[in-house]
Amino acid sequence: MTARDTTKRPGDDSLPPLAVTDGEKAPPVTARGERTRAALITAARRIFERDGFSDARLTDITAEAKCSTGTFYTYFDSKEEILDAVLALAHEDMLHPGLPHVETRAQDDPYAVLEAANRAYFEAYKRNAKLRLVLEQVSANIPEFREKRRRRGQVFATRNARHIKDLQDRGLADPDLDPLVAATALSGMVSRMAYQAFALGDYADLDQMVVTATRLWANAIRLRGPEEPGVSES
Amino acid sequence: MTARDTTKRPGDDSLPPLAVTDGEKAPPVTARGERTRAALITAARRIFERDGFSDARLTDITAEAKCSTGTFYTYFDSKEEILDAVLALAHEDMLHPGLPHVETRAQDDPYAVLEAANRAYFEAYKRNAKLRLVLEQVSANIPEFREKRRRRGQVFATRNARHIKDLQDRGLADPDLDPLVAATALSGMVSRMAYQAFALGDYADLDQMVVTATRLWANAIRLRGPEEPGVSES
Amino acid sequence: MTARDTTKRPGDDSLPPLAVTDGEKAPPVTARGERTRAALITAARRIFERDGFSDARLTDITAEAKCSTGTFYTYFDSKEEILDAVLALAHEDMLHPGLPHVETRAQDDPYAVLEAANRAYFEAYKRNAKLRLVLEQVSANIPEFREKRRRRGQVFATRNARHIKDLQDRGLADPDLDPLVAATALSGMVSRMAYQAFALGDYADLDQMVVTATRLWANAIRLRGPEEPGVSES
Amino acid sequence: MTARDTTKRPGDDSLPPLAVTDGEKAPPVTARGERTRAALITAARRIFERDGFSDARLTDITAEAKCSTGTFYTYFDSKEEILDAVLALAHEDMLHPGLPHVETRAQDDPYAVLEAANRAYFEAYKRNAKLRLVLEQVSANIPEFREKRRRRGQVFATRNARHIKDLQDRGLADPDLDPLVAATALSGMVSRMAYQAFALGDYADLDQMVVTATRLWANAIRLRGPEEPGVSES
DNA sequence: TATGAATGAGAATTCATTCAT
DNA sequence: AATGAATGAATTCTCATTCAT
Repeated sequence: MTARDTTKRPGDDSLPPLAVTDGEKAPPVTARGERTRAALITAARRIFERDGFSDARLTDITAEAKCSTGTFYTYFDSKEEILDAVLALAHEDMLHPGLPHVETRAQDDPYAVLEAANRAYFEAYKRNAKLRLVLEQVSANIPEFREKRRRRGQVFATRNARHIKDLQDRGLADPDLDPLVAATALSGMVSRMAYQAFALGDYADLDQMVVTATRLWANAIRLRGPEEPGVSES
Repeated sequence: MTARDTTKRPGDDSLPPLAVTDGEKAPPVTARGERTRAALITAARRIFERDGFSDARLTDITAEAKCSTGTFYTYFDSKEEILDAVLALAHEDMLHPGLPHVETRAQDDPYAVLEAANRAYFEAYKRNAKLRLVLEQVSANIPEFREKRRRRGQVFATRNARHIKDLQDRGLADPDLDPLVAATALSGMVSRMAYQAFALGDYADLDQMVVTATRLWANAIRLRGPEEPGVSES
Repeated sequence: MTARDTTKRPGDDSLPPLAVTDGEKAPPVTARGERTRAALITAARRIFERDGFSDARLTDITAEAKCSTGTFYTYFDSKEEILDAVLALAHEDMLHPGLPHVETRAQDDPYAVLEAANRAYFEAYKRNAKLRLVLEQVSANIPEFREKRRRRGQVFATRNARHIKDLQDRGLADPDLDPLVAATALSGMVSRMAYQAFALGDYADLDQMVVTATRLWANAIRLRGPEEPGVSES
Repeated sequence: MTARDTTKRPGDDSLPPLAVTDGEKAPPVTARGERTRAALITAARRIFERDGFSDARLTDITAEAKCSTGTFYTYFDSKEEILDAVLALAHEDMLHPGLPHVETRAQDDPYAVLEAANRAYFEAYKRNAKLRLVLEQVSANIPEFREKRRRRGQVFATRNARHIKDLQDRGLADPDLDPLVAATALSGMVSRMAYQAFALGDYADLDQMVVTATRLWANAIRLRGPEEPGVSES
């Protein structure tokens, strides 16, 4: 596992930017157009966070962006499409939250890696909490978004599964677990913890969350490593 | 763990029958009224499962129940309220899915208890899968339902936390875990597994799910017991 | 003008109990029925005063009267009809507010008679203010009630006109006035004063109102009499 | 009394253009929008006069204005609001009925001024009679309109009170009257006469009405002036 | 007399999207 | 690129009245 791999996180929502829409508008060519488009996206994020997706009115977005309703359709084909653009930006943040900088030394310590990944995930989630609620909303209502989210989760679970498999092969994890099923389950666990704490506002202490998530995850796969705390049971 | 404890399950939605409705409408007093009300609930469940909450039209429900639109308002104040009644009924099923009948012998085996609970939960979830999707939908859209669901989850997590605490006290579980945070996380994990499999249709084998969920859960809290499989590794 | 004549008042709503509805229900024969009917009327008045006519629901009335909706139709044919009954009772009060007992001596003083009549009218109006608002409402909305009210006003104006004619004949009032037109106008004036003060809540001092109404009325017809104050201009 | 004073009239509904709408909707910026808005108001007046307020359907208004229902909401928030606009226009007419053109010579004759004002008021009322019925209807049913009407009446009564006070000061009117209370009462009288004649259709001869109203009003305040008819009785 | 369940027509309102300017 | 006016389908909810028991 290299330093770059520490960007792996147990959330189920990480996914390389998918081609989310098919018939996208051509990007603006003039600087003015660029500015207008950016203003719309910024405005849309604010409005979506405030009102959710279904309650957000296009006119509120254009008013916030200080342009006319007609202009909206110069850049986007629909409300869904601008949400997609907003979510894409937020996803960039979830995916590359700035390198967690795990101590080089610690890179061999699977537990430390896991903990760093969890912390980074929770922090990123917290930054985007309001938008996650919007994601829940569209996932619940629009099959297209639901499917998109499902695929993202699956891709990511696959990645985590590879990680677990790797640990199993190295004799550091419970060999009886199906890596993919376990990865899916544990990713869901962490993502749900973040959802409850940050999106629903069931606030818990961040450190406590990191500790617990990491400990549960590590225990669950019976991770053992040089410095794994509490494993020195022999 | 006594026989009564076997009703504990790792889902995050179990909850002793809350007063889900504010009881605006007086319950019917005649048998005829009782019948009509029941017909409406049955019809509503069918329609909600078919169309989701927001797309379900009141007229479809009343047509299905073979009564007039006005009659609907004899028993419910709104679409939300009848959904509430539908969900309440489904919850009863989730809460009391018929006795799991854990072998008397096995009641002292925490692992077996856990497995039975998980199986019962998954089976109940499967029966109510379509409705769970509806629950997701309203939770995402209607704060009132979101809050209700949150409270349910919390109460149930508390129950599971007590279970974990009990095992810790008996020296059978990782003493370093915060019982409530751990219970919340693990309940979320199981519920998410069920959601993905049954609601989203990412079908997995039920037995496999039970085995994995139980194994992960047990591992996560470092459960050890007389017959716990996989612990006899020394 | 006898003592009984002092019940004449300048309002435009006094009218001997008209046959307000045509197809009335037969009156109850049993004592229980009598009680139920009375309870309904009492309840209806309360509800109408609270909610107005159009916002008043029959179910609120029957609930207040502690009987079922069906029972209502044992005694009344419609919401209009019970309002009619309520208004009839109130009218009795407006018509016979208890004898004003104008001093026998004063009965020859037209000014004192006028003042006593105005006072009695204002006081009766005040007692029934909320109901007057309801009367306005139905008059505005239901031609039948409007016509009924118009006829009442006309009958009463006729009565007042006779009074004015009488004074004219006795040389005590401006002979150039058309008695009926003047009576109609002045009745309207007093009734409007009461409406503004008591129904709309533009509260004015009752004594002040009586004084002003009487003075204006007396002035308007150039009433002069033995003791008329301020007329001693000769 | 200067020429400007001739705009005083005894109705109780005249009022300097109040901010009748809370200006929810931004006024149209294009000429096309202006046209559409005007068409809607014209149509609304026609429909309200035909059907009254509560029976008027929005679709009738938009059909009459030849636009879609959606367009209505571009300019108005509700049926109430467009009625408000209609009434505002009618009020302009009541307030500025075109100059009454009292003979210059006659401007010093308070009686002639009063008569001209009454005539102008009755004529304006007649033009707007159907709408006055609608005003009655909404005043009776909607507290907001009732309050608005009350305030209008009060402001206008104040104006008339000033007039009476002025005459009192000049020794031309009964000094014992409270100017405001008297003005309120007399304004109400004239407005009620107009209502009965034109709105309710208790038709009376216009000239007769003017003569009577003026005579009663003048008598009531004991107006005396150079050419006041009927005062030369000595 | 009393009950209370059943009826059902009817209208306001929203807002994403289009298009003429 | 930008504007903003126009579109119109689609659905909830009310409550006086009836009638079977």
